[in-house]
Amino acid sequence: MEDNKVITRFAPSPTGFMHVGGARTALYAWLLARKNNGQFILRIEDTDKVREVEGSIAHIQKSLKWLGLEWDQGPDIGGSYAPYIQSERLEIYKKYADILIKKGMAYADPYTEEEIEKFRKEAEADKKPFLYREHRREDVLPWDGTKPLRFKVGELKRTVWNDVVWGELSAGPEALDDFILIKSDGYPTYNFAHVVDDIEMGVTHVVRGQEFISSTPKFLSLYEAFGVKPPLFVTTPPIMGPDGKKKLSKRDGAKDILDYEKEGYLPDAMINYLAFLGFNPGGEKEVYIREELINIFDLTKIQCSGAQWNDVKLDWMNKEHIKLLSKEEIKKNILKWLPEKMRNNKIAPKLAPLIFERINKWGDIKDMIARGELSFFFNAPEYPKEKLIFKNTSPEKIKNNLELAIKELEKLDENNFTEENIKNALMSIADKLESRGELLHPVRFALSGLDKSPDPFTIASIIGKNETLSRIQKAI
RNA sequence: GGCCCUAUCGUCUAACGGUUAGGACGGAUCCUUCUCAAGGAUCAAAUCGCGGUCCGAUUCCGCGUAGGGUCACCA
Repeated sequence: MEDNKVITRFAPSPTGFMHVGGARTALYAWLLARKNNGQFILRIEDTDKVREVEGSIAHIQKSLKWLGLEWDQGPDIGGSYAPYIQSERLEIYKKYADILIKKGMAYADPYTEEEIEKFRKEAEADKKPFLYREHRREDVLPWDGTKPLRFKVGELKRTVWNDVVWGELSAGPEALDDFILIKSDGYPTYNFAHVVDDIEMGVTHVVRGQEFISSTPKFLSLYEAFGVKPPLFVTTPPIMGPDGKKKLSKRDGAKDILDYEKEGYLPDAMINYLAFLGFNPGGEKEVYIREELINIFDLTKIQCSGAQWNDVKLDWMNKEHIKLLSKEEIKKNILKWLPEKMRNNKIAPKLAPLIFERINKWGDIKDMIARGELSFFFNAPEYPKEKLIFKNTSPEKIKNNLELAIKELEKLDENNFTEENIKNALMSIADKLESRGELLHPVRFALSGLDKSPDPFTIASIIGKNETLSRIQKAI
């Protein structure tokens, strides 16, 4: 039973922040593990010390935690295959390298980088693909660690394998070469290290992007050399930039996943959106909570072709997930995102339902404030008095209507100053007029001072009886 | 350029070889409304092209075309 356990991993290199492409790969690996009650491993592939960016590991972990993709084994929490940082596993790679050397399947590279560059140029001039294996020498020296260690590829053949997502894939013998296992600085290459680790950690499903398809024959030749059955390959399609032309990259505006947290997206919405970029369970439901996502996840329903990133749909998805929250949770979040000054005002809690229907993500609250859509709730607005006029109604009539409004509203008790009661009171006047706007427009403008704003009943109920009457009085 | 792969509304996608090619986002129109937002209703919008197999092709095959990926002591 234990042997059948699903083990997946997310294995980023610590070269900067994590963007949506990496996040989706991690998500699929995580979903697969959770669905099968398996293990999800976080492994750090830091074998390129030049490209490494300080702080990346912490940043990646923070990103995964925000998304709620908790790992079962990893650098911070350990596990039965610790350590989970490749630079701390150098002896293990050495051990595997020795196995290949003993089998005569690995050898020290006798050439200098300049010589290899020359071979490459010659091949290019001949319009032939450059293959290192065509330059093998008989007189190789034993590997002393100062030269790169190369794999000596065995039988040259067409490689055919099966990918869970793409089906049967194949590549000709030109995909096989004597690639480097261990670099001259002592660190293993990705090609070597990840295969060793996946073998050591018992990884059953390798989930990764399609940029690795073309080097899969190399990986398979390594599994064969070690006499190990390869894992299942689950290759994900690329996420394209908003222009649909290129794979989403940092240059094309791929953001740090944590930027979405700063903008006030819900992690569950992000996960839902990400899961559906290149995956669809069939059926017409699109909004899924985390648990449902785990249940419906199905590797065979992952797409092969790239999907374009769409901020607008992400915003919609986020709103759908906000709607799933309780009223109390929504209120709590909105208050949290309001600037301190507004938050501490006693009308702030009453503003929540109104803000809720006007935002897709919490960060939109800041935009609302910047556009001046909330300030009139806190301070009486200033506006040119002509703005009170509705179409070509005379100023006298407007004034008269406002006076009628005051009279009606004064009848309402402060405790009964609700949206519904205000609406009834004002509508009883408005309905007798030629047009309701003759009353509703000036009242609304008196309260908000804006061409576009919520209706007067809502505003009045929020700012309260005294403030409402005072603003209408001022208008008169 | 070599090798590998992909192709359904603008976008994300659904459709045992048989459907009026479905849904969602976005858009348009209408309703609700003094305005905005929200909500409700309706509409427009796609099988890349050419051949082939088949009674029948979005689906299978071939060739084009377009797009993507990859050809490192990077992952």
